[in-house]
Amino acid sequence: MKMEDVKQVLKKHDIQPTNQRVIILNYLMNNYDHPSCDKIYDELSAIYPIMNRATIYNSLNLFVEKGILSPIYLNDKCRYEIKKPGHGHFICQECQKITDFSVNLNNSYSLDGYEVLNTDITFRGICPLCLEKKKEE
Amino acid sequence: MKMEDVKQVLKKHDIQPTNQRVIILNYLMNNYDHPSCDKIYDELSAIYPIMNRATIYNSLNLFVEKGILSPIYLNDKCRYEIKKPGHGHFICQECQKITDFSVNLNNSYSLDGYEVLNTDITFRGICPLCLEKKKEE
DNA sequence: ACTCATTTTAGAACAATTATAATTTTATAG
DNA sequence: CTATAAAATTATAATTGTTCTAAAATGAGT
Repeated sequence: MKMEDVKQVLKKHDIQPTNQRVIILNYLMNNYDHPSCDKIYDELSAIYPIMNRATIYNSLNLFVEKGILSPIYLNDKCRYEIKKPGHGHFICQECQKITDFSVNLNNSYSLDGYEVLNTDITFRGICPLCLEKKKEE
Repeated sequence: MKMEDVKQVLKKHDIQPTNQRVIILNYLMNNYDHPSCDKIYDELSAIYPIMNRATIYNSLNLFVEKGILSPIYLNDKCRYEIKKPGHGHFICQECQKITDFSVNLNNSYSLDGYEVLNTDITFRGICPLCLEKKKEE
């Protein structure tokens, strides 16, 4: 995905495509790691010295509000991914790695009267790599 | 549930049933509100002056670790409930109220190699009360 | 180019949670 | 029933993720 395309995505969501926002969204569209604001800051500020923490927080909040990103709330810090339906997350308690897996909720779950805006299916446990490490000990 | 029963629950989970722990767990077993540490502190310290914030954090973390409680991670503070399977949460974006609803995940979700320790299904949106309020405006 | 609204920035402020070190409570052995 | 050691609680400081504030910079529309 080219920078010009990222701009189009921003415009389509009624967001002014400023330099910083394009850089941040571009990073997220090419990163499937569910990064935290911290990680985004570290990686981007190494490349673009003109990048402030507050700007990243502002942008991430805006993108979530406008429906481009989904936040993933953990015990410590929030992490982000491009919003797309049909998947859930496995979060490893040991290494904090987040893995996507496909899922479809066909049931309606009798939530009459509630306006459901997004759904979130999260499994927690230990990932294969960490299980292996534990065995070795 | 009597205090004596709460003690038994703690013992069954290999936790020393100290006064504070019994008081905290008793509170949670009679409260279906998914309270935050803050709320637990406010309510309990009004009744029992001998109640420290750190103690409540310590106890909640211990209870989660030992499998008595489930944490519910929100954007700001963590909230807690007695762990029991077969339900998900609806979280209202306006008033932050958490509502339980029953759910059963029968699929296995192809997570071979992962050790899944708990599952969490959360819907977010607007609850009926807040929808009503918004209409009035 | 000029004006006004919007963004970005640096830094302070804030709030939830954890760490520290001293004191108190609890469990255990004599 | 004491003496002793281990564990829990406490007050307080420290840490950390995030938001706020006010000033400077950028961008859009005339």
